[in-house]
Amino acid sequence: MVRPTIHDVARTARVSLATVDRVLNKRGGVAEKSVKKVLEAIEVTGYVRDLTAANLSRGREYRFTFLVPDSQTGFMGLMRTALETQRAALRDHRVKLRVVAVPAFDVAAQAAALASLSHRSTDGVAVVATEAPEVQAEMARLSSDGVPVVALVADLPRAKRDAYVGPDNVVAGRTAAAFMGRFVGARRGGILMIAGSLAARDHMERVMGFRMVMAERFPQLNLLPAVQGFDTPETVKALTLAALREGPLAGIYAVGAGRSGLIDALRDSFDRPVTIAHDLTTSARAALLSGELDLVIDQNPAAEVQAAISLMRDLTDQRPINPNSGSVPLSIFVRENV
Amino acid sequence: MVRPTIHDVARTARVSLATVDRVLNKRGGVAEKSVKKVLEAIEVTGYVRDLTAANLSRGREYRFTFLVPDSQTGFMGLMRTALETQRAALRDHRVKLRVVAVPAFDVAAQAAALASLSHRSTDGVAVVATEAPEVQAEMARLSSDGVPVVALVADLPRAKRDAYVGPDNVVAGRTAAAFMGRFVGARRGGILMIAGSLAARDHMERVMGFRMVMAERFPQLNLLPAVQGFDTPETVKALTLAALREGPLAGIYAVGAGRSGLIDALRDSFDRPVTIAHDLTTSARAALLSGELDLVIDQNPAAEVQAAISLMRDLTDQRPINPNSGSVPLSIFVRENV
DNA sequence: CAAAAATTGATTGACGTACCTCAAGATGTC
DNA sequence: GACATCTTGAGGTACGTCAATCAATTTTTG
Repeated sequence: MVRPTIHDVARTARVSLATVDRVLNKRGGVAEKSVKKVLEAIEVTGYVRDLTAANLSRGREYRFTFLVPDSQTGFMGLMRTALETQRAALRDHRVKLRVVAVPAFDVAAQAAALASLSHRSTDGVAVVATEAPEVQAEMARLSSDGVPVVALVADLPRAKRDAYVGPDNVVAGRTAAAFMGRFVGARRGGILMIAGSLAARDHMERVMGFRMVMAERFPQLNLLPAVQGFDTPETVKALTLAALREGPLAGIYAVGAGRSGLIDALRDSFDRPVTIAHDLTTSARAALLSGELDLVIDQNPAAEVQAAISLMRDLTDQRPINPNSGSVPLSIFVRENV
Repeated sequence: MVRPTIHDVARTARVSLATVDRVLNKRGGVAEKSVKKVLEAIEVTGYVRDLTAANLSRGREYRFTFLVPDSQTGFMGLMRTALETQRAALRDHRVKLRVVAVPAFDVAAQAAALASLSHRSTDGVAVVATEAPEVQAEMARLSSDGVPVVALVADLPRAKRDAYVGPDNVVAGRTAAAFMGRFVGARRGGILMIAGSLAARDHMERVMGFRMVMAERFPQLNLLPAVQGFDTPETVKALTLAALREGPLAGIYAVGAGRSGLIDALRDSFDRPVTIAHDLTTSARAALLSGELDLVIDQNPAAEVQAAISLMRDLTDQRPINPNSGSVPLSIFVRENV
């Protein structure tokens, strides 16, 4: 039993090859009953389109654009590495990647970068976007222009993007809290949350999730109000030191970046609080091994990139997409499994 | 700049298409200097073989056989589900999967199943194998017969298989210990390890890793000798109850299967020990949610299946393989992130 | 019923590689 | 120089789909 081809379909449907082709590729101009005959024939023969042949014949190329913040280090560095790795693998699959670095936290630059894109220059856009209205307006324009727009890492309101690829940040916060409660145990002192910015949706969601589980399962712990470190080491350090002056800390949840400031601040404290952070960067890995971090919650950037590409492909080909295919699982790392 | 083809290579090398083909597909009968010219031309043109076209032309089919224990439930159930899921996706990639169920723990049946395979009936074999000599002999025969043999889930001595796909079980044990120590905290009581069989390499490695970290980082905890539950609920239950009679338990590390017996045994204990288990089966998921399990270490069966297939493909095509491409990362689940 | 419109068939040429054959040229051996 | 052996060229067919054309047929419309 060999694989059936369009010829087999045509023969069993008693129509010509051309008609089968018209049905398969929705070229229109086919009578209802013929469509039906073809579909039935596909059913009985068990025909599946041979993707290798189809792609070869089409010679189609997908041009996808990734807009990511330009920071070389930290999480975005990992993401850029993942993109470069994918680039090689994707040559075989007729996908061309363009990675555009935009200054982090620069709304105007982000909007400008998006504005320069159109359906003529790209077949899909994945962007680590902020909630700024000018950025979202550009995303909406692209989307209505027929260019699929995927929100990466941080979600946006449903109306502004075609899909989201990234972790469920509420779950991430909840998970952090579960481990925090367990690790802190009977220790005394406050629990400090340092977010990057509470205007960033991903950080806010993490804080929310963290708060929920803390209230549900560890009400005896003293959860301090969340502070904003703006992902900069100096601010994070200052905030940590300030909190330590207020009283002893049992735990710290570093929701965003700027981790080196945190580690600096804790260097001299003789009874280090339980510290949980996000994203397994090189420095996070080192901090885990040296004991400066207790646990890291990672969103696999490589998996995110892959999911984004696969989703953009489905969207450009108008294939139905699985609503939660963009959700990437969280990985949890401690010293022993980095 | 379009993608260069073999024609371009032939033209820049000033040889015929046939010669390029001979070089590319190692058909032999080409003078040294011609080979050199072709390789140089490949270099300067930046030629990469178009896999879609190549596969289409070859019409090659990969027939891979998976030998897995026949238990419908638990981890092997997950693996069989993953295999079925892959089967559909693989139709597009000219890969045909054959899944053979062999009675668990039945050495003779396993050896017989392997014996029935040859290079004529399959292009690669992935097997969840035991260390029994008759099984390993069959694996060695297949391998020397030119059929790649991949050890799945549990590793084997290097000489007996072509690759290993599965978790690093020593790391798994170490990770379990790290969380166990943290979760137990100041609690008093023994730490019980229940393995399936200490003759199973994967279980033994986990126990080893667990012991190491316990000794290094939590020497104050009372680690009891590992017992063997043979993956059967009744035995596991009996062992747990016996341990409880000996004295209070602070933690239990369920290295293997038979978890339902464990949960049975603990149902009435009023101060439940910290319980860590392996593999996120349906029942493990439920137990996490209900609080009967504290943590689950999962080896993503779907990822394992994919890795195994990709490796077998590389092996059959004689491509060089990355020695640690078969190592699948561990996933850690608690109630909050299942 | 005739004209217009819709539908269908037949055919052809890509896409890039694999694989095969046959003849011709180059090189080496005695 | 005759012969065998090695190496190369030229050319064709196949893989399964896509895309397009043009003519032939059927159906619809007034």
